[in-house]
Amino acid sequence: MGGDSLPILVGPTAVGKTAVVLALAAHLPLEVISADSRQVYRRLDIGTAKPSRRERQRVPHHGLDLVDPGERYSAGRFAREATGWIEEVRSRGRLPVVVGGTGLYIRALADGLFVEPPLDLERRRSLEHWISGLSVTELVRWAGRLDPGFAAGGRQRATRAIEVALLTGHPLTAWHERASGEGAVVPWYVRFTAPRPVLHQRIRVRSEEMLRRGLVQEVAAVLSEGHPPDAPGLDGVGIREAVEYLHGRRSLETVADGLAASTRRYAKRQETWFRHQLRGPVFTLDATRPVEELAAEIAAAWQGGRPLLSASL
RNA sequence: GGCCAGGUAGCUCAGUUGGUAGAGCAGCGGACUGAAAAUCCGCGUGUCGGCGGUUCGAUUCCGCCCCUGGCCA
Repeated sequence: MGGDSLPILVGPTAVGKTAVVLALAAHLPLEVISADSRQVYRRLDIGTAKPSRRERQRVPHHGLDLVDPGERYSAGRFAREATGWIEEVRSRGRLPVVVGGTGLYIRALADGLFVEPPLDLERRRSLEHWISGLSVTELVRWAGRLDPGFAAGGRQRATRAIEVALLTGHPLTAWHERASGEGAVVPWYVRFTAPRPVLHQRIRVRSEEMLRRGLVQEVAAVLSEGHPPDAPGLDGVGIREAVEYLHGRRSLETVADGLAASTRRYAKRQETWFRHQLRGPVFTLDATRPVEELAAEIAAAWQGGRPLLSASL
């Protein structure tokens, strides 16, 4: 079972995960398993900060460009597919390294989700239609009635609680209690963090760069394929702002600031998740240190039996 | 130089008929089981531009000064 262990590199957006992984590839024969809920969308490359073609040539990546912007991906699907990629990489004698910022996807892989029974598509559709006509207040009240354990959340989480309760016959929290809590892999977490001002600075620089490289044009191209503005792939940090601009609801001058601001808020949520939600040994590293140094330290720790330098921070 | 309008939270502003003040945004903390870059919850002390005066008490009224913008010279 210990042989199932693998490194999982996490940290907020723009903290510098990609650079460290590329450096780490000089020490270990690795392939990246991307745990990123937005980089799965094809043709949204700038807006999701995908690694470049060149970077992907140097280090093979799995988990990118899986679906069209109109399709919905999911944490469960990620866990299943990632398990496959991991086995495949191992079968070639190489080391899979999970890298990403989507906490739920990592949890799905490392801790497992409850096993959801197949849901009737027809019933799901009609329920979704019914739900779309209700206010958030009504949804939350309904979710609380169907699932006494339903604690917090707005439209999205209330909707999920209602769907599960109605379509499976059991409340979501009951499923959670019954779940095995076993994931497909044994995680060895490497968590990158950086002082907030540094992170904010990196986000500012990267936001401007994304616009310079044509974020707005990229989003316009995807919209021109006929996707609605609320298509799954378009519901992301920065992309939203571009959509707003393209629909005349925002001026071009405010796109850069809006993009940076929502990225900051996102990075903050990620920091909170990784600070509290990881279950397993966590090796915390200050991402402001030199990339080579970080890579060497991670490689040494991995090869030396992964001392559990579980830090505070 | 004169007149007018302003100077209140990091930003934009509200307000106090005199009892030391609060919204939005930003920021910070937290939650998180198949839409998660989502979806939610919580957090507001700041010489109320400065110095004097009136007053039991001034951010509020009065005077002077400083700064910003506009108009007139």
